[in-house]
Amino acid sequence: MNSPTELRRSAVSANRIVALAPRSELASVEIGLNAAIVAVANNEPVALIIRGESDVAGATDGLPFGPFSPREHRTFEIGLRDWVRAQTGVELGYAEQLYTFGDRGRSADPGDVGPHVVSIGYLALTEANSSFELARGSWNSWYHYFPWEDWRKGRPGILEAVIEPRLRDWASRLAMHVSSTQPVSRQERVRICFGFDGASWDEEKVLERFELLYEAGLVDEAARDGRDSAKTWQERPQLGTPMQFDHRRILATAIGRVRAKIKYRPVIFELMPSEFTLYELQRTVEAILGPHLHKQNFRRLVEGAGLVEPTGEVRMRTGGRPAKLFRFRREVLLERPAPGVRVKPGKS
Amino acid sequence: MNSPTELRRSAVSANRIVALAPRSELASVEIGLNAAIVAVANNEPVALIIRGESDVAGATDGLPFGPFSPREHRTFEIGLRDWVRAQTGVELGYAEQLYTFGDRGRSADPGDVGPHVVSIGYLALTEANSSFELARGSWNSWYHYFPWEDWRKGRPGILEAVIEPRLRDWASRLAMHVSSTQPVSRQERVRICFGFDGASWDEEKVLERFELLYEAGLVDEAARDGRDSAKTWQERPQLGTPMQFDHRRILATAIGRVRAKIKYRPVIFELMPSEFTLYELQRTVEAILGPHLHKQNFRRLVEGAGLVEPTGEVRMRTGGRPAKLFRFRREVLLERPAPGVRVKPGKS
DNA sequence: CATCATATACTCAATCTGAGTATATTGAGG
DNA sequence: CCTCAATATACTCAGATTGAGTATATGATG
Repeated sequence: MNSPTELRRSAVSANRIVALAPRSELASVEIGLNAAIVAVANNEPVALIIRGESDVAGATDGLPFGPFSPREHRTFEIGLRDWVRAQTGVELGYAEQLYTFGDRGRSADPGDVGPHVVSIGYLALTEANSSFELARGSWNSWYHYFPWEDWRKGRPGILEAVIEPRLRDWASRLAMHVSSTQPVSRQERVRICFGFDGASWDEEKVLERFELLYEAGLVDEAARDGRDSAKTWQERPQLGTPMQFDHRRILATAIGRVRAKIKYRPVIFELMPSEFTLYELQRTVEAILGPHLHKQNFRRLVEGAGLVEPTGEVRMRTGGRPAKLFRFRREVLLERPAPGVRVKPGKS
Repeated sequence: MNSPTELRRSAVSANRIVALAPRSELASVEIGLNAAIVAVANNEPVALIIRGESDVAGATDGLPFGPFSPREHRTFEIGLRDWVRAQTGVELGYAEQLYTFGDRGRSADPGDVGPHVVSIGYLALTEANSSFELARGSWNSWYHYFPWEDWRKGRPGILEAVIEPRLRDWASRLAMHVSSTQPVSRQERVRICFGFDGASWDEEKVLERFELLYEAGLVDEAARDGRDSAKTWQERPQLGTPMQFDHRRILATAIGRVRAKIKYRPVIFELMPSEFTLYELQRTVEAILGPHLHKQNFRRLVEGAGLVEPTGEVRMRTGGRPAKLFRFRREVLLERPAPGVRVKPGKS
């Protein structure tokens, strides 16, 4: 595909159609698939990152990207699995569609002549160890891109030190701005998203938080995209590593989705080896969700829900009493309508 | 993806990456938007349906459809609101992206040479009475298309009379078929999806049920698309009214999404007038979800969660004691991370 | 063998939930 | 005006679930 010639051709053809068509006719666009491929390695949640050329703002990291060609693949998912395998060597297990991103840039520019690329984001989960020899790309911790999401060692310092003062500043600049499309004030949005002033931290609001930082001009992507809010900062702290295009937004969507999903679907086991101890399971859940869980209750919950069954074996050398090994109990899918790890944060 | 420059870069860089992948064609496709516009009128959940020319199989009903032109609209949602207003006169309130449907074969034409159309499904909610003079289209009960989903008068007879025997027949034809992509037998899938043999009915599995009926060749769309399974039936009962293209699948997705969503987001109020009694609220929830709810507990739940507040007025002529009027309490959005109508089925 | 570290088991109060019964207010019919 | 039917609203209570402990089991270490 895609010799440069062909690409030009397709761009030209897109243009032609657009030029001939009256307003409001179907315009041809190109479809790309982006995959947020997630695993947990050594209790660290990671995503498969491709390092490309640095963009205008110096961002080099991106998500795997591939084209979708309806001639070649019957469905998006088949296409996705195909080029992910070809590009990186990773065989995807679970995959689900996340969201289709099609904004014509956040800086609407009428002079835009290139072909429009719509990208369909996918979330894929895979077991870490099975795919460590990558043909291309590397596994990077996702907290690298979202340091404020990592609550495993308590509330991240960056929240208090950087994010809170900046966002409060930004919010106060337009304190009373309440429009009909945005019925909540900036202050309230900031409070809810980031759990300031005693509001609770909702680990699922990953995208909302990222978009708020973007709006406030606090992430590098905002400056790159020429958002006005980004210009108002004298010196802007780097909040997480930026990514190319809107890939960080896609990754944020993916993280939010996994965090929500493990609570009502047993997708956590896609990230685990076939046999594991309950504590390993807990650590994996914690890697995804952030906060610590109450160990005894976690065990009660997981066993009580019939999500796992003991294999009969034990794991020695745990540093203490040996731990029973468990496996995912598939039958749970046939028993409960929404089996998942319904965890509540706790201590220890 | 932002300035035109960057956008061009995006295509080029995509091309570079893809050059490493196996050959395929980056074909241009066209993007359409489909909207499942949902309201509740007289305790009946309805969707806005456009009646078009009858297709190969005689289906005339379809969802509103409009093209997406990146030149004209900055985002999908802006485009959607625009042409929905133009086509039908309806002003959309809440709208969210559902899913992007791109399977080849959507067009139901095997020798398909035209441009491939990818359609992005949207769910929109609106208050019924505000939009009853439609420029085009009509409000049809969604149970018209999915009669087996309507549990408001108990278990729908069609399940026992038609669906259960047919699906059991279909499942037994390939009883032991368990592939790696489909780790559950047909029998088990049928049992879980439709709640046979004492399995519970999960009202959210609307799409799964529809797809199972499609696979089994029991809905008209399957015959139209030339599925083999559809040919095995001597006479095929009509299970619900068919729709054009894959619109019934999109509608099924929408119904499943609303049913799930009202449990953790207060979207139910998008369907209500600004003032209502608690019983009216309950009837609306029941219209969406199906089963009856326990009245006293529903009240306790909704009030206890702070979702509503009394206006101080009452509604007379309820047929009994006057009912207090309530309104949605917006502040709940600022208080709870996931405010919704967390209903449990019950009696009375 | 004592001690540490971890795994696993059990306990208990507070809360939530399902399912009632009881009471309040209207309109309709005599 | 009184009674009754119909609906709205209030209160009760037992059982399940949850949050947060304490207690015990068992291998590793020196």
